[in-house]
Amino acid sequence: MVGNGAGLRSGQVAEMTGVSPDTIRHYERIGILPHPPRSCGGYRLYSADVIERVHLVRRALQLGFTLAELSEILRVRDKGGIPCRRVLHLAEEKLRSLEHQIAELRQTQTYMKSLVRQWRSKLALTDPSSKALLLHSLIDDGSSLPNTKKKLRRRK
Amino acid sequence: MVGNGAGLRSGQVAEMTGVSPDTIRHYERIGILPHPPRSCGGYRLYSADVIERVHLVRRALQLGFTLAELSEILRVRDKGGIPCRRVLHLAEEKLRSLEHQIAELRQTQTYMKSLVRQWRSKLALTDPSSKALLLHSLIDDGSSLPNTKKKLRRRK
DNA sequence: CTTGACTCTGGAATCGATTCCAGGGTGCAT
DNA sequence: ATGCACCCTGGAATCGATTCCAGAGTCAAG
Ligand SMILES: [Zn+2]
Ligand SMILES: [Zn+2]
Ligand SMILES: [Zn+2]
Ligand SMILES: [Zn+2]
Repeated sequence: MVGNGAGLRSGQVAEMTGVSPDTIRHYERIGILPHPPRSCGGYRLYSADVIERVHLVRRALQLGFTLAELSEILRVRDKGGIPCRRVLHLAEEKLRSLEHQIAELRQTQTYMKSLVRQWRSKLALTDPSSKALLLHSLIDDGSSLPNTKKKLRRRK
Repeated sequence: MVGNGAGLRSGQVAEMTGVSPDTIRHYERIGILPHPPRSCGGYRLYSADVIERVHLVRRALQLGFTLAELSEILRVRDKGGIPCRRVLHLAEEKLRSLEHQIAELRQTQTYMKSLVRQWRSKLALTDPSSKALLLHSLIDDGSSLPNTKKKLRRRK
């Protein structure tokens, strides 16, 4: 058993939030979780509300927020500031890039679908010992694939 | 002017394919481009067909193929092998994960849209000096966001 | 010849979130 | 007092594709 009166240790927070203890410590390092008080032995003793903060962070990450952005936002908030407009602005940006990304993926999906269909039938008709040149059919067929340069990434 | 009779130098290939010379050299390092003959001064001298190979690689990357996969496939092909079935298999996998990824993104998009709408109106009604607690509304609203663990990444 | 544009090498850096590591404490229960 | 599970530290590694770097060499034009 564990003396719960004092607070939650990192491992417990990790367990309760579905995150590794390493990640909890990492979040503290980069200023997303506050430095909690320590037990006499040096263990972190978190108060229960850190659970909600971790949940919030995970949510925001899924939405495309960055740890750096969250760190900045939460720091403002913790100092009594009002990051709401910033949050909304960021969310609008995330939404736009999300829509852009989806459009690109759907374009790729369409292309890929037709390619797979074409390859399947070509392969069915081809002597298994001869080259079907599948990959070759992606050369210069001129059709539409997104030429993305930007990184649009979400989640780990 | 440049003596074109002998072959293409890395920079020319780069220019013609929209890729940096560094990338060209990189592709050679990992076995995606063959080691080309060299000029007396040590410059790579590519034959024109390397252009098509680079185009092919870029195409395949956009589709979600990996440099490692392409390296393997192309090595087989260059040795006279027939990687077509492998290519098709990989393509089918890419397509599946593409569809999965799109589904997730659309879920996130739906959630994000409603969130932004909700935040906009809440912020419009809120005294600009008071906290709208936008981020807080992502805590425990129980609704649907994809819990992705896997990495589904495409392109640089 | 000198300048300037290009090329060579291979190893390191970049992006972001997470994980891993080794060497060393803590704390509770047999 | 011995074991065992947990926790501490901070720096490095991971994923993949690309880029960057310094120090050196090539080559054509002026
Ligand atoms: Zn919660
Ligand atoms: Zn083939
Ligand atoms: Zn081409
Ligand atoms: Zn707020």
